[in-house]
Amino acid sequence: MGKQDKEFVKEITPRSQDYSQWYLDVVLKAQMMDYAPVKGCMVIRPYGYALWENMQQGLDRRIKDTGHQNAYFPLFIPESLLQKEADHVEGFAPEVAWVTHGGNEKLTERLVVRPTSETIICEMYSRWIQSYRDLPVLINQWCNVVRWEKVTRPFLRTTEFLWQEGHTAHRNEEEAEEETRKMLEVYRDFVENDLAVPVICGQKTEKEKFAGALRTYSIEALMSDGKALQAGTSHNLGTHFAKVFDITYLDSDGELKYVWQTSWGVTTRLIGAIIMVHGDDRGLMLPPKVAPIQAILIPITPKKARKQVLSKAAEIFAVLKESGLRIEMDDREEYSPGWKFNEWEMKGVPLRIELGPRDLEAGQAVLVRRDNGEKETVALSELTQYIPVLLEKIQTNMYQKAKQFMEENTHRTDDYQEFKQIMEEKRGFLVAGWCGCVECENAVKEETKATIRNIPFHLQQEDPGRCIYCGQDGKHLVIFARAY
RNA sequence: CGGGGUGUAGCGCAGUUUGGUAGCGCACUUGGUUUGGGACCAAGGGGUCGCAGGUUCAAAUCCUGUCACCCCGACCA
Repeated sequence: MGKQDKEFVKEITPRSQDYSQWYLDVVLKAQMMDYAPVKGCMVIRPYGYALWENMQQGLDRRIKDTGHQNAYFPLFIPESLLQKEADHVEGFAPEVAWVTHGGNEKLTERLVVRPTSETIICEMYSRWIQSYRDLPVLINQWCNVVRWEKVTRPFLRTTEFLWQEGHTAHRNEEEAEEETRKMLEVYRDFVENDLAVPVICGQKTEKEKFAGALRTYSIEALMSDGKALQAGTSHNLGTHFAKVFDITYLDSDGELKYVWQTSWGVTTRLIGAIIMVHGDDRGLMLPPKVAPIQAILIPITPKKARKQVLSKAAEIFAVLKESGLRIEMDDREEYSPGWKFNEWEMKGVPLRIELGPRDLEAGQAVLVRRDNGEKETVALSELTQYIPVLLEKIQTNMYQKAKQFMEENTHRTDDYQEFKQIMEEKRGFLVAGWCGCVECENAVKEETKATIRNIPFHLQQEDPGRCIYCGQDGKHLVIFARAY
């Protein structure tokens, strides 16, 4: 490892040299995406999309396990609907795409391409909900949304992106709050266990919360360059939308009441998180649970042994595939083994299986881990049992490494000078006291570019000390970071 | 949306200062030899120089405009 690595992946800019360029090299060279002819839009290529599909699967299962159903609402939203909720429209107006014509005819009412679906879903909920017996409504949709962003980056911020948005309606505040927190926990479980990305759960400040929400909670992850990435959000919408859209129900006490609502979402941005948390100078490193290819089988085929090796490799490949492993075999003859090793490492495949003449004689295969480069030989007869265990180890190790990185790059301070210095030099998460006023929040952002990522749940019981900026009594311990 | 940068073959670049037949490396195609960490030889194919105007006998090169992408800031998932 070390020097040698860099020679092997000459197409990828080292992270230390230019992190942004490294990220772009990786997503392009690993064929996760390509730029599309529309500004700010990208094509998610098959390899990237396969990753997204695996992610969808893991999350969709969790969403359904918690009682939600999938549905699909329209892409277009009438202007009048979007404008019903004042905060909401104010939040999204600058970044919506407008549809003004149908064919050659000008529309009597402009349509927006959904930036999120609260309004159109509320419109429907107001028709569907009459009685407390209709509650809760627990619906999720997987779809695309469009936000006309000024600056875009592949996966992290694109004009159009894919996501899931859950929208629920409840009888009262308690149920809505429980739902909001429950789904945040679903996200945490999914992101930490399937994506091996550790996160901090907490509440967003007033300034950072969703446009139109009562409260917003988030999971925040730390990228390997020390910048934070909001990985998922869950909103308690209160009764704001219900009042505007007239979503009422007759309760068991005979009173007409407004429903309490929630919404929650994660996006293809999570792919960016995977890349920036796990990737290294060799390229991608994908967690086994969601990797499109979990293991790549590479037969080593010198001429005299080609036939024997290939036939054995095909046999092993079939058995492993049958066992449920997402495995591919690279038996292309026009590339050398070394070339293939580098190629598949760049694409982040968690496990490489080498099978050559020497292995054949010994009745074994060589397994090489992407996460730590360790090599071991395993008897062919043991592969089916052993590989799933090894993949699990890789998954765990990737999470542990990321967790350790996050902990090592989380600093606590009550000294603003030190705060500024850390933010300038090391970045990472900074835990500090905050008085709760937006002036201090803004001032810190102005002076250090760091924002309050969230007010972490796990620090709620601790003494917040003094506000990092004004020195008054602290109200909360919060996490500051520069963010994507 | 402000400041800076880059657009020449699929990718990375040279050529632009000083206008004169569009080049190099990798990749690609064919044939052959190779194969345990990016193999080698030989012969090939591929570009209206981002786009649109203009100046000129002549434009990748000079002028104007425009678009896209990248970096640094203000807004967001």
